Amino acid sequence: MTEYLTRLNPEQRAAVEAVDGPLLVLAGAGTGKTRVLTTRFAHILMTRRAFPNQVLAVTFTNKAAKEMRERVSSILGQSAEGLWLGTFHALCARMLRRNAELVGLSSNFTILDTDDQMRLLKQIMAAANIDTKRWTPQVLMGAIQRWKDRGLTPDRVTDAEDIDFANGRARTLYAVYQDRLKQLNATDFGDLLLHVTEILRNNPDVLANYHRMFRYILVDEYQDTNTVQYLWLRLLAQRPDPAERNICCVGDDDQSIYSWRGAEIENILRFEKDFPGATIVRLEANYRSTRPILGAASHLIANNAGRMGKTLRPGRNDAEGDKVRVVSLWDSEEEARMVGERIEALRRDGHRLTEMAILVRAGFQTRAFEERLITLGVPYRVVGGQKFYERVEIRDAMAYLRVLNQPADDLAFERIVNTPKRGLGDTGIRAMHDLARREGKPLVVAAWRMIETGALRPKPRQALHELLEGFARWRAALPHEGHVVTVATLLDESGYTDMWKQDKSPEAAGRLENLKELLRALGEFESLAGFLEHVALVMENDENPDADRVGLMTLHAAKGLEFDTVFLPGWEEGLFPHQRALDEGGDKGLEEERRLAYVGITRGRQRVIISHAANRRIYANWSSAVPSRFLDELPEEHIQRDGGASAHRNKMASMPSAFSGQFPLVARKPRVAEAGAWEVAARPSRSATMPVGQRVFHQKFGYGRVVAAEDNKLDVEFEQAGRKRVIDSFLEKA
DNA sequence: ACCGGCCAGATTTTT
DNA sequence: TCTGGCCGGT
Repeated sequence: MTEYLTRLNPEQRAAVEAVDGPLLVLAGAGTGKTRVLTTRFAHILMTRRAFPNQVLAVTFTNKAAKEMRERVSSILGQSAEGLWLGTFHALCARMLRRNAELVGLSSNFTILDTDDQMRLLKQIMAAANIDTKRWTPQVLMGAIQRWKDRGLTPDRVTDAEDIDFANGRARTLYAVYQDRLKQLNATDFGDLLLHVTEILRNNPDVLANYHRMFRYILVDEYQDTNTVQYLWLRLLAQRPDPAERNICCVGDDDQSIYSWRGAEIENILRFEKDFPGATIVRLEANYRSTRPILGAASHLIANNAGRMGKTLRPGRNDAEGDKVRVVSLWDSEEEARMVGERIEALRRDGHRLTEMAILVRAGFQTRAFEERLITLGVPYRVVGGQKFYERVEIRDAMAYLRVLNQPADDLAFERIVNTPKRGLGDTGIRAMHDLARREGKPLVVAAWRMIETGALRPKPRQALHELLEGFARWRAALPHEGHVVTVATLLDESGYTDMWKQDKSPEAAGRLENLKELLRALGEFESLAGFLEHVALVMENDENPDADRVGLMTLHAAKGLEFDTVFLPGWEEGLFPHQRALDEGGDKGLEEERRLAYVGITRGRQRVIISHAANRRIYANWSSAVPSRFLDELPEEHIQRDGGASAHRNKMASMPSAFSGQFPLVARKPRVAEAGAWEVAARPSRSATMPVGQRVFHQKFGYGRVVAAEDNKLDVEFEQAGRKRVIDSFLEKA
């Protein structure tokens, strides 16, 4: 029965078996954190300490939640449905739906996306006559988010926490924003946590109920919790009997990389004070990486102050391996070439592409690698980037669904009222707004009123009337026709699909495809409301993860993942550590960048290849770059430094001393130098192998036809992606 | 209501 | 260099 325990090492086992009382598990990278968490969950159930619904298990990502769910159910040998297992946001949404009325919402409230939040805030600022040039909505949005991250409702924001905005009106605007959300029966992301925390604070009976319910609490990635999340956890964990405060937090202070999103590394550093008598278990045996990789990572992170302290040691007998390579290159193009070559070489040796990843500091860096991989014909996958549910057509369709689900959803209604065009412009919508505000009614009600009173010209009036009647009809059809059929009808009858059918742009076909995909996804849910909730909280759709592709992503996106081979390009001052992190965060910022570097290195199992380029194009012009200080913080014994491809040795020799391989002589400048003196040889122009009219294929843009050619640059009209200018070598004849 | 031109801004973004 | 947001003209 306790067979699952024998698969653990002593420290892991200690973490699993210390079930009673508060426990902090400091889990270094690759030390079996997830295994401990899931085994502990299962252990609690197997030893009958609690029923499945009496355990609260919290993660940050949907992915982590899914993984935990799968692993728990595999240990238990049964499905893990109905558990309180999920992301902070998903769990809070669930709690809030149970008690929405306590914060003035009804349980079918809408969760707004950032787009909606922004529009709402702009409206509020416009109504308050604020000069949005001088005081941007982005800044206010940021402040509101930070306040919410810290558990501050408008009345709790003190002078010290106020920002300089619109002559001290930020707090008032925040209050107005919250009122509007309430009127709209909507919340933003931050509200999910904020409202629930507020409910738990103000309603002892509700809190007591949860105290009775949740006998055990498990928290993943504790180092990333922000203040509201911390407050929420603490409220739930502080059960009346101190002996029953069974909260287990797992985390790694060295992997805290989200302070800019409100994460408080203090939460983990302070755990023992918050929960007196807490046990602390350190997981330090790393089963993932080779000795040199661990040595490099440990040596680097040792430069940070204020750590909980923890040393990774190889947990495998076969931990010997290649040294971590540091490659110096001439420019970012050569860097991309080097990475491409190594990927090809590994591939020839039988390594799978899914076991390789290129981890960059900033999104724009992916482009150079994408282009290179396309020329080489190496399949890749960009993790992150634009998400399915962020596309216009999906957002529009979702807005229709939201209105169907909740007529009072003004933001959604406003989005679709003139999409497709119904002849309602700014003026019409403003009139509708004014009327709605005067009467304190939702926009839909105002819209009906305007039709009745004849305040509109005949054309918009008729179109609007049709739309509103449509909604009444679709809503009536919903119960007996089912949500999938009803939504399909809605998209047709509202004219939305027609709008794209008549659109001659090359993207239109793809958009219609996406709408079909949306319907398919909708079919997987039992109800419209369930689907809307899912989309609001999840926002992802993973396409065939089986395909063998190189991963291309930011360091942030790579957290929690691991690969045999990891490329870490762009280790240059100003880029990594990023200049802005240094400017805004000072030493704290630098330390977080260093943790990011630590996260990057520890993603690798067998091979880590770090690189930096002496020249990098930033926007328009080339500028020279100083190697990152992190390169100097790597231990020589585990590092092998080398130049780029041999073909470039000559160039290397003529480089300034900043680039002589060890670069100790150059004083480091705080900023990337603006020099840009070196000309880079132009790519040799090819003969016109792709004549105008040639049908071509591009890995990223798909099929298209060449419409113009100039040297090796071709203008191609792509069927899906539209007209693009591309280099001929990125194309294949089709 | 819609289109084209001009200007600022261009890290990271689990939900 | 490329993009998105805003303004002014049709």
